Amino acid sequence: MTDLYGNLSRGSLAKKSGVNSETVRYYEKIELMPEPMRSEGGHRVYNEKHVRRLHFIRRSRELGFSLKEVRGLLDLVDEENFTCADVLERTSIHLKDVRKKISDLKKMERTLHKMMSECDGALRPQCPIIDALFS
Amino acid sequence: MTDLYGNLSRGSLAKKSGVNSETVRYYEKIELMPEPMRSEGGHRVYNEKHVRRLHFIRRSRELGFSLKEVRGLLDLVDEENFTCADVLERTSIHLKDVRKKISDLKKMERTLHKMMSECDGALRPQCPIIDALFS
DNA sequence: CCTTGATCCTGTAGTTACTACAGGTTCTAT
DNA sequence: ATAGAACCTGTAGTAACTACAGGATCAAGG
Repeated sequence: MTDLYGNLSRGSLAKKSGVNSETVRYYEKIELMPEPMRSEGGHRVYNEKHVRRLHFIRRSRELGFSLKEVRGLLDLVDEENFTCADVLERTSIHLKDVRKKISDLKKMERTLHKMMSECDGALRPQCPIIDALFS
Repeated sequence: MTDLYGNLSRGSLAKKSGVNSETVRYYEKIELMPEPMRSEGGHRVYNEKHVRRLHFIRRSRELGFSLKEVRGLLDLVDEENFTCADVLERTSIHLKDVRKKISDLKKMERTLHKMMSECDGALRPQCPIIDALFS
């Protein structure tokens, strides 16, 4: 549904923003997305503002921000009294988080790789990987 | 509780294996850990076998294996008819997974870093990071 | 105008891997 | 004997969705 005024159904909004349509409903429930207008029959009717906001959420999620963080960012934007410094700080905290995750995963990677290199993949029930996990 | 036969209470087992004591109960519920003996009063009584198994689980979790994967590995071990090749394959699948996560996070890291470098952290409500998230 | 199939509505349950109670019992040490 | 730590059970909460069931509405074709 996309009429000449640019009104969108939930499905259309979802598709346009690259988000699952059930997720749209979920974001409304947790008050991340505002309640939209309704059609006579009770169907949600969205507009370009919703598209913009939902897109923002998707992009933020793709960059690893939690919904709580996204909410924080959106609050800043909504209140219109934010500064670049605010945003920079939040982003920098998140980046630190991402880097921590990378380093944790790299540690796992190294260990797994090492364990694998000690295993010859033979067909007997004695495996250095299992041994390593037990010790 | 650690008597002269090496019997352990849930708390002692937890401490010895580096796992939260509630988690021990959880693992039992999902049948990752076997039901232990009970004392007269109904308290769980563990032994060295439990310590070994729980330790295996913890190590596997630290290496990023899901509980489902851990269950798979433990099944192999329990059945005693596994081969090194089995284990190697599972580990290699998991390693691939870990590497995918790393590369996803690195992508996030680059984007976040780039966005931040375009933001001067000024004290005005106009931020290239926010702009980037909206576009 | 009528029908049909797609989409929508609501509320709820399931997913992962735990963690944290509440309200009561047992254990251990003094 | 008693105090307080640790245990018992079952249940609810966390994050971020996703997937129904059972019914209503919408849009398009005839």
